[in-house]
Amino acid sequence: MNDSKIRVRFAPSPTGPLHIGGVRTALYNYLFARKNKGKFILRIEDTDQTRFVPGAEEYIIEALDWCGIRFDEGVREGGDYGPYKQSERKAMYRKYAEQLVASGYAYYAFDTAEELADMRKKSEAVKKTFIYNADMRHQLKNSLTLPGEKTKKLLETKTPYVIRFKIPQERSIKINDLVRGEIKVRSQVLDDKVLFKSDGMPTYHLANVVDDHFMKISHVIRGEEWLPSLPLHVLLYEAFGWDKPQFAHLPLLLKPDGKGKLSKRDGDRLGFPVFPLQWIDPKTGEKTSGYREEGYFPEAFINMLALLGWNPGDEREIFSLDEMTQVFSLERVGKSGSRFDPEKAKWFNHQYMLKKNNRELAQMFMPLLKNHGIIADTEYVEKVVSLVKERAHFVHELWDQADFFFKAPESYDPKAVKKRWKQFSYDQITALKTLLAGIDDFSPENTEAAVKKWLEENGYGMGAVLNAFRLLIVGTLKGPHLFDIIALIGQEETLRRLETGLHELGRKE
RNA sequence: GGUCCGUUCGUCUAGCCAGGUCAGGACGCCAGGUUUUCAUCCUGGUAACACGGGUUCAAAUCCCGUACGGACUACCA
Repeated sequence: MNDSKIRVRFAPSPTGPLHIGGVRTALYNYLFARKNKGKFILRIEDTDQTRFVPGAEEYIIEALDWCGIRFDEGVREGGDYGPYKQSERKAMYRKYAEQLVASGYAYYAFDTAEELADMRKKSEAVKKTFIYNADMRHQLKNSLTLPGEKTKKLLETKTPYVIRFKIPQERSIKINDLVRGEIKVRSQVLDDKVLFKSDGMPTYHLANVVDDHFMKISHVIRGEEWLPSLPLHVLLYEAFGWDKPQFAHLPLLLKPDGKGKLSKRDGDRLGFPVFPLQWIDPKTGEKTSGYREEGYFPEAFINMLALLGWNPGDEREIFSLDEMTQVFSLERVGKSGSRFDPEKAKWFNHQYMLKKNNRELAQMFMPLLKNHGIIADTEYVEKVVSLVKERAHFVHELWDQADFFFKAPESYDPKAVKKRWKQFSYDQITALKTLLAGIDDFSPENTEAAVKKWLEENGYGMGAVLNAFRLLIVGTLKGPHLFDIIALIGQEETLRRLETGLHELGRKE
């Protein structure tokens, strides 16, 4: 196995549904792996037992499946570097935490959470920041301050403890980030982070570094919220004597209404989904909408998301996953956070609507027709879809655009009637009906030619007649080319609708 | 408060690293055209380099400062 191979991971914690920012992080990792012929790994970071949410892990996998983002290794796929769930790797974290203590890079701390919270509060009261660091650790209860005997005894008597990293004094840490360039931090502003919790589980920092090392991760591509802990991670790699991976911190997805990063809690508040799939909270039963259920095509969703923070450098905007893979690079990821634009998301979906073939759209449309009590054959639906898809953003909008292909109008739009049903309309449509009844070939070309010839011969206004005609066929003034419509619904149905319309609207005095 | 990161049209962004084109594109919006209608489509328009200083013949681009925004500051990830 070649160590220089590209291996990246997406490492969510199963504390709820994945939001679109998380999906984008997964997507960029996926694209980077594919582009560089590397491996993409899913690791579940479930070290916080208190925040575990049932169904979250399944949700994450299902969401990425829907997006077409595939893993090479992971909880489901397996692989040579498993297990891929941190709760199943528990033993090794303790081992490496102890190793750090033994080598002097970490220490046992016996302060309780309450004691520390209290000290923070007191510091705050005098406008000071409490930092568990080189300045403070000698005043606190830990294996650095306590005599060896005492520490030993506390450990033997099972006194709760954590293992903290001993941040070195006076070090300038320089790290190159693939997105943001060089980042400099002085070690004295860092605090002695907990690596290993009193419940026997590691914190994110330890688990992350240990796993990335043993899973041979070459590039850590994650959200910008991790940037502040990057120095700690770098120090950890050094303490272990391990080569560190390259880092890339992605800009955040921001709330469109102003402040802060997008979060799971935004739910439906924003007027657009923040989740790829619908989520039903297992505790409250509360339902939050998802892009899938809203009618977005996964290709459109992914495409839209990819362009939020990345661009190909040319003016293309519509990309399949494969096409994105060809041109993706971390260099072209932006530095600043982006706001999501619901309008543009709709536009993307519309673009994919137009790209989809009619058969596929018909298959998606049929179940909706069924909900309206309509069973139609595929071929007919395909023809309908081909005529109306350009005027819909979503499959579910198709019904509003195409209902008249499946049933005669039940009423006539009053506004349209007022505008287009004139004194002369009754006689004109009556005559038109006779004309249409006499046509054998009801193809659009043929009926159109015949009607236009008739209009010309009688000196009738095209707009006047055709709009009244449309009104009786459709029920309102909308829809595709009229002669395409009547060809599809057929001569018999056309004549029937004219008859009904003449009867309903009557002769206007 | 502290640390780190960021800032080009309303939004997503190109251009910045290797200073020198009326700052380009897309969404939206507006107007016009096409169409029997609606939509599509086509044409045009709208609108931005956060601010101040410095370097330079020349700065959106390099440097410094300010402002604003964001992330982090848990035995959460």
